[in-house]
Amino acid sequence: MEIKEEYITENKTECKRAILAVRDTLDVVGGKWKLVLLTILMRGKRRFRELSREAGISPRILSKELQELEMNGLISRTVCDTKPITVEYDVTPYSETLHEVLDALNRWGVQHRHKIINTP
Amino acid sequence: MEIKEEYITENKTECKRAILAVRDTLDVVGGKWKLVLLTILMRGKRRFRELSREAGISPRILSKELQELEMNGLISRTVCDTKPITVEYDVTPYSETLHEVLDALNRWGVQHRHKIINTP
DNA sequence: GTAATCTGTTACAAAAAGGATACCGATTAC
DNA sequence: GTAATCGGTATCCTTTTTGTAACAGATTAC
Repeated sequence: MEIKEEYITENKTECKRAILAVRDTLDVVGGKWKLVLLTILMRGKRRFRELSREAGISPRILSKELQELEMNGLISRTVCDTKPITVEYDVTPYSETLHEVLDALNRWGVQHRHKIINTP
Repeated sequence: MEIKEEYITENKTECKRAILAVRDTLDVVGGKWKLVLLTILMRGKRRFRELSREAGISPRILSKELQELEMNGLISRTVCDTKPITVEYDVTPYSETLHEVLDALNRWGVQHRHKIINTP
């Protein structure tokens, strides 16, 4: 039971640092939709209606989520000069930094579903 | 512009699979607190009040979150025969599978904060 | 002319999530 | 005897999030 005080302190600040970082991430991509939208866009650019259908999200919410993602530099919005006008959303170079996060979430979800199904 | 139909279809089902997986994960560890709580517990077991203080979470919410995490096998709850009784919460072997997710979130948060600070 | 497409916005309602505070019974420290 | 500790619940309330439906203005297809 001999634990040096400095170790404890060190551990506590490291813990605080980790909490802060996780919170920061959640502030940007937390909530019900952002990570799902990024998951879709990672697999190719989409138009507004396409995203709405594919994610099953109402236009009002979708609009808000996309704006927030764009403000954080995680997606790009391009108005195409078609008739009628279409708007393309796509990932950005910066959102590539989220690959690790998205992949981890994806893998865990797959793994968890398997586990649930195989443990009655 | 020659894209084989089968590729598109393949891409779509892969995308659906990914959406499902990410949603599954979010159903289990989504929300404001669960990932933060796991971040803390990954760094050592805590008691109820400790968690409450460290995360800055009110007892009502904390109690609910802990129950949900326990139901999903992600944390353990141990009543200790002390006076007064204390309860220890800890990670489980299964929650180790979330290491990848938590690490990715942690790293991204650190990276993002740096980016924000260095881009005025 | 009618219906359907596109990207959003607006107004309103509902639900979910989260927070504040007091309190329980048992115990310890002063 | 007073205050503080422990884990947790109960009550009430506020905030956030989400959904629904209608609509805009412009164009195309029939």
